Amino acid sequence: MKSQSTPTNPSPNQLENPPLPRKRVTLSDVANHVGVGLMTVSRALRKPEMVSEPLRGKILHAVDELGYVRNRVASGLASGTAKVVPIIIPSLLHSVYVPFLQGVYSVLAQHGYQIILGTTEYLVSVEEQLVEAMLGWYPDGLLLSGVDHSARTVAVLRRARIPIVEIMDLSDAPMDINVGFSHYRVGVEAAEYFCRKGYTQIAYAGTLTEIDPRSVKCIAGFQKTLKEYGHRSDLIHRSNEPFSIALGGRLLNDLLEKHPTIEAIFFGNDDLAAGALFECQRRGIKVPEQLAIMGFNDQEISRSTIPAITSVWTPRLETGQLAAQMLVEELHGRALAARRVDLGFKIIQRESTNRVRNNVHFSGTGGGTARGTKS
Amino acid sequence: MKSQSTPTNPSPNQLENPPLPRKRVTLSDVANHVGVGLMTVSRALRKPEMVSEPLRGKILHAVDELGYVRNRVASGLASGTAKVVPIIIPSLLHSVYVPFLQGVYSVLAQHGYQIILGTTEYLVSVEEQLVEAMLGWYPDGLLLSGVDHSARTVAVLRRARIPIVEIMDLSDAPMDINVGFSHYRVGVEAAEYFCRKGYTQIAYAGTLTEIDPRSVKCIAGFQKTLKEYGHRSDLIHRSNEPFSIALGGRLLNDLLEKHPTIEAIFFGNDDLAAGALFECQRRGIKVPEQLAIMGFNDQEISRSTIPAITSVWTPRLETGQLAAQMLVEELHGRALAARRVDLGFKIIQRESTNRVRNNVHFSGTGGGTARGTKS
DNA sequence: AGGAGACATGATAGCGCTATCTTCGATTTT
DNA sequence: AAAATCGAAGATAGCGCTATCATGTCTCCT
Repeated sequence: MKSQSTPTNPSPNQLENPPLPRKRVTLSDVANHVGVGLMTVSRALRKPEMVSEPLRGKILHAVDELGYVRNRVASGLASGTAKVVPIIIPSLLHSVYVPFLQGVYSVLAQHGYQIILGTTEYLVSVEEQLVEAMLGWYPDGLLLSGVDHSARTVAVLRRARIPIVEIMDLSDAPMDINVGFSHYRVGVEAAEYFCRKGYTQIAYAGTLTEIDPRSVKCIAGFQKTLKEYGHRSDLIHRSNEPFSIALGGRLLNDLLEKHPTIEAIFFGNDDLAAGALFECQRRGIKVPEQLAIMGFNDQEISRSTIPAITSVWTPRLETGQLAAQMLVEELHGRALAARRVDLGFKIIQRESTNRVRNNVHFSGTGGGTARGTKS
Repeated sequence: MKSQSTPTNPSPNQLENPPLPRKRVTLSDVANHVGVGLMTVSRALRKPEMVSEPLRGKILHAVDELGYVRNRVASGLASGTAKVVPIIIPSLLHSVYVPFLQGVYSVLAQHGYQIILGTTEYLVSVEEQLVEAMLGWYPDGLLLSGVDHSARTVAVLRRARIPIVEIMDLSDAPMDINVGFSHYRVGVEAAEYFCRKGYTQIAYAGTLTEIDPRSVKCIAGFQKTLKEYGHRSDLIHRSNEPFSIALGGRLLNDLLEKHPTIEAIFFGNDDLAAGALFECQRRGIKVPEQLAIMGFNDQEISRSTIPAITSVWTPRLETGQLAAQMLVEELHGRALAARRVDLGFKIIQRESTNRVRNNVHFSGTGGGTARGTKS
């Protein structure tokens, strides 16, 4: 505090800070620029009708001019909700899960929610971590795949006191909201389908059957039904490689090698079924005359092969959309008609299971069983 | 302020709030519970080595007991970064873009970043909105698809002063970091491939060719090369429907109807190529003897059909991973060896373009040109 | 023994916004 | 014309955390 404003110093750099390290533009920057209080700016942006016309115009103009972007983090803190919804799916590598994501995204994005993505790679431990991490965003709701979670996950979610939506599979005792279809019933109806057609040597071939609870349930329904019909139910072939067309061919070969008398195979996914079909073509096995093939998920490939492959259509996109819609309703405080919705599935019959030669109708013409129970 | 604490009121409901609406557990709840300052708890969670062993133990225990979850929103506000990285892709409906997302997700998740997802549906206007909305998270970086953006998008991004990564296509003048491969070169090399094999009636069939700048560039390279070889370059067939196997068949039919002399077709995606192949089988057109077919993106289906389809392998997963890795490096302040990386592509020759009967080698055996320029 | 560090912990000031309450003037009512 | 009413704008207090500085030990060295 001694030498007062040393005038000996000749540097006139009072204006040497033109390249000022431009900071973030904040609400009050805009407010100052227009000459109003910052609340007015905040209102003009969120509830325009509460601000007089002329002011609003000036404010919006200033926002544009200064390039102001509302800080959603600060906004989230202040308002207690960041409008964030996590969605946790098993994997992005398997195309089957993407439509769920797409459905959820399309609806939530429209309502201004930000989705944050997590994949478990089928590991409950990862799911557990993800859930905890995502709860740190203090999300408005949370979407989970499947209905089988670790006790800790369930406990943590309950404590969060937010709407939880379990999608894909159905549970008898859902945590909260539940949308999807019963994988167990798929197994049952696939088996019934073959049984009714008179097949007796009926097999299942799939992947990740150990770690994916949905496969487990599907197989359970499949086996139970075969037993009820008095057929053998041990023709279950598993692999732990990821789904792929090529794998379908290998599964087929393995299965036929061990059990050459097999008449019909239900595959855990359409790509497997298609791979098996291609392999049949290579080996000269006639489909459906010598072997019937059914896929799962009704992906486009099953519609396009020659012969086209019978498959189980599943409401993937629809599940995602409805789940998101229900969540939005709930968040807006509107009562839900049902908290558990069975969107059903449908067996789409095509040539690959039509013993009697009949190479007609491509798209979902027939024989399917529709389900749509709501509870 | 008149009647002081009306003792006439007999209601003894001083304790009527036992079902207290449990609030969020905060840092200071934990701190109070342990009997320390809240900074100590904050440190114990983020920089454990700065807190003494015994205290740390007690704190972690209390965290667990109370079910404390760090509020990332508050944390983000206070620290100025929420560890968030948006990624904007064209669409989730088309499976081609998912591997990019998967690559990015896997790397960023590992580094504790939260990705937030946006899809443009090929509309620059949507991209513009998305970018602005996402900037509201004050992200650490931002990943964009393609290199063609509106002027406003570019301006807004520049002002954000964060690392931007453009993926998929390459630009001569990237905004910042750029990883991918040249779609123009794909067009060039696909055309060269056919020309060298002696084809002269060479067509292109694709989708979204108007609105997807990558298709546009690919076609440009394709046409230019055909012209250089002295062949006609007007056999370009477009559709605006989304990619699908079925569409491939229709494109094929349209093309053959107008130009029955076509010898070779380059399809904008593998599913189209597969659909065309299936249609050829239906119509009795022999592939490759009567018609050569090449796909794009080397998806699994092209490996599995009979004959297998020649396709252009593209580094989708790799691009996503590298882009994310480079972003992480940049964010950690480490210098990048290159800010623009060409990951190349590769023509995988299979039977669908082998005029001389030769049904051998499945996976990437031959003829391909590898590229890997880095700049 | 005395002071410089080194280390562990606490106190405090925001980050940028929204909820809420207050103020102020203009309009309406009788 | 005075009181009641209403709409528009401002002032203020946090939201839950982190950065930073201040404090208070406990060594370690000369």
